[in-house]
Amino acid sequence: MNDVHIYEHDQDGLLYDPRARAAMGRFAEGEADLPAFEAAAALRTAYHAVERMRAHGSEGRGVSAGALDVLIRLSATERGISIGDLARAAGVSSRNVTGLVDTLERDGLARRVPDPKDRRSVLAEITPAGRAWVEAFRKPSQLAMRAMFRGFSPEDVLTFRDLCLRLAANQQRLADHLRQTGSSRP
Amino acid sequence: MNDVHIYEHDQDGLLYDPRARAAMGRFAEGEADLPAFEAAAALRTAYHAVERMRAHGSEGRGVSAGALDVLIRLSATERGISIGDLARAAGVSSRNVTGLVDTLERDGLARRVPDPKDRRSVLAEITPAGRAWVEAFRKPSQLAMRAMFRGFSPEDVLTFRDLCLRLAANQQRLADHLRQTGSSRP
DNA sequence: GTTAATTATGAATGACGTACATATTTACGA
DNA sequence: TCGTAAATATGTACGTCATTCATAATTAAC
Repeated sequence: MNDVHIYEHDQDGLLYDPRARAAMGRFAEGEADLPAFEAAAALRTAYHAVERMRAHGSEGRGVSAGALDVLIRLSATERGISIGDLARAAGVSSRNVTGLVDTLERDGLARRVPDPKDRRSVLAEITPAGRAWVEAFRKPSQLAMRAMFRGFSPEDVLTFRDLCLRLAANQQRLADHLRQTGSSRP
Repeated sequence: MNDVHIYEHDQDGLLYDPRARAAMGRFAEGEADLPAFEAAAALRTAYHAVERMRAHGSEGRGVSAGALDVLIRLSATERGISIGDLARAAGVSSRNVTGLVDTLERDGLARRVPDPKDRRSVLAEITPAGRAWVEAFRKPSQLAMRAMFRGFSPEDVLTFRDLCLRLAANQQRLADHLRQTGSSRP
């Protein structure tokens, strides 16, 4: 991969991406909106960074990002979780979760069991092999996390989480609003 | 889509995702590492939120996230940008950019011109139709950005950008280090 | 007890991103 | 200067993520 990001420090000492600023500068047009565009671009960059990290960490272990997300949720419970609940928790379509559980099942890390309470529903359940996988993944994952957040104060980490979720909540609100006014789908 | 995120407020007043915390809690094992895992999960959520937003904004316009990124960079310059430079600026593989430029070219929003200085290189250049597209996209995009960052103070936006880029820089450093020590590829 | 909503999944689609191989061209060093 | 190494874009192949639409099975509602 050819990836040579060079960031610089603002007069405030805050990091920014000169190339992104140059690209967005003309587009944002008003100086007032430029920081938001820069922040959105930075979010995209950061996401790819952790994805690359995660891909490296689970390299050769054959579990991808989405599947890992499901597996960790499964590892937190004794009884299984239904496909629909997993989808709602992760914020993706249930069809997507079906596929992720497929791959986990193919790898022997999870299994499907019928829901005794609802015969339409299927519970995904972690297997002993899945628990072993999670256990083996835990330590390197912790180390990777610490490396990723090196230089972050505890408050920085909490602030980062808060800002991310506020973004997500805004989008959520907006999508609900658009759905009600029926701007996109009547 | 079935997506009902419910976040709650910490005792500090900061947002967190109870489901993510429950899932990560057992995995992180040490209380010290839990916030980092929560932050990483929140980043993933936020990324999906803006992607969904972007998808809605450019709905029916036939330009996807990656292609939009390239197009905006092209719109910021008079002369073209080489595939390799675009790849380095966006932090993705050059092969990927080749595909993105393919779709932009197919839609008539960009074109390829030979680089007069280097006959191996190909410059991607925005077309008048591409400029018109960007122009039409500008206004709704600004509105969407403002909606996404509603409730953010100017400092919040800058802080968010800084934290994202610090994450990316850490990953960059880490990847370089791993490449040198040859842990993954000798 | 018939109709409507929910649940998971099959089928099809598309975007994203990677690795590997290759042809062309440039750069460099003996 | 000649020959080897590096860079550039792209063809081929692959895998993942995520979506929509349709469908069968089951539950809920009236």
